[in-house]
Amino acid sequence: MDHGGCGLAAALGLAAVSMRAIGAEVGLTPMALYGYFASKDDLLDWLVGRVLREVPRPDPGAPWQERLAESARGARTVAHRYPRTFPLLLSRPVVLAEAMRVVDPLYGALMEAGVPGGRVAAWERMFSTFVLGFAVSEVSGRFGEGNLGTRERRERLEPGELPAHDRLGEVLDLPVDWTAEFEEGLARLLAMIKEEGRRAG
Amino acid sequence: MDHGGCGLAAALGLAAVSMRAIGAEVGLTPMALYGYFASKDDLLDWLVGRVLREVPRPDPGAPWQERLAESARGARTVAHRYPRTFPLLLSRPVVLAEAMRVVDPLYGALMEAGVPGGRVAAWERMFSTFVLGFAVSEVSGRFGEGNLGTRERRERLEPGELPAHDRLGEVLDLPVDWTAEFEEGLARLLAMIKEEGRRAG
DNA sequence: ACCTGAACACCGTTCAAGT
DNA sequence: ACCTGAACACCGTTCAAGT
Repeated sequence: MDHGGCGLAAALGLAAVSMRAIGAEVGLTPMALYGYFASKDDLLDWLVGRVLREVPRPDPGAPWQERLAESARGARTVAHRYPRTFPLLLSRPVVLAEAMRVVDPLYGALMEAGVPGGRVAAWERMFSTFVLGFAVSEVSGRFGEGNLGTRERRERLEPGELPAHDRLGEVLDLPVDWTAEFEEGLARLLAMIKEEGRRAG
Repeated sequence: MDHGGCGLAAALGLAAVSMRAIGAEVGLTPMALYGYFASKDDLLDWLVGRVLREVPRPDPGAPWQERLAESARGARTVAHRYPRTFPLLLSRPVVLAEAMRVVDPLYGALMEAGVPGGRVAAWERMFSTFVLGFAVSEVSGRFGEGNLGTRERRERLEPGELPAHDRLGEVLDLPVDWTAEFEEGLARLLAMIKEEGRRAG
């Protein structure tokens, strides 16, 4: 199976939609897709691989902090570009060749930071879990699209049932700068990694 | 709509399956479910709410670190109990009453830790993103079920394409203690929160 | 008030048939 | 070698009908 044959790049944005819709998108009968993929799951794996290929490889000459940060920012950008496809990453094991190609520079950066070899994989999982979790929460709606309206919803509950919400008050309804919040979390993780490297080094 | 009427607790484990299957599970025609829920999405929201109700409320008398840790451990336990339903949390806005009831004690703990009011929500998102991201990665397969086999898969790529993997070698194929790794991440987050509270005075 | 059964417009997938 | 069309066993949902 060649996979590259049909102009399936057009379907990158969708995913999780039907074989019939994907087929229509590339001007093919849905059944023709089975010439390239064994199943819908196979097609979805390939789609996820294509999305991963758009995560930029960090410049090997840059310091390790920048390499980790660039990779994280790149992944978040890709999530916004393919909000339907990107969340599939959380439910697919990281065995695709494309996933390993994204992870490898992270391993390299963590080693350069001084993280001991036996702990590199754990740190990569912590780092990627933050990046993926944050990006998926953004694009698939957990963070809400502007958390406006939490106040109204709060009023439906009995007063006093959410004491901390009540104490915080209107500060909860302020708009959020998601990019700034992502950068903050990123900076904190990088500081933790640096500290881990210093301790071990 | 009463929702509680039918014995729908039996369906807690499934979710993401069909209305027909859920109906069969509770001994009802699928169409009868529309007497309780306006749509499948509605039913899924209710199911997520029920799952959230099983996340234990932390003991208000405990120190704030323990309250955050207990809530996080409880959420992870619930994820393992309902691996099919739990991942829905990442794609649903946190507006369900049950979600706010889980979040409220976290807000309270963060305030007691000394986090300034304007930053409490951001820290709660960072904390919950780690907990949800980790738990969902575990139960929906991103971490792989035992990462055995990465070596074989690596050999399919050209040698030298994954230099960091090559340098780390067999340490990548060791079994992982997920609970210990979760606890480590948790401890690090709590340390960061403590530091944030200390800085703010 | 609560449930059923048939029906509608969809799914993923198989398979025999076309060129 | 590559694609099609009909068909199968499913979906969520509507609606008229039953008790």
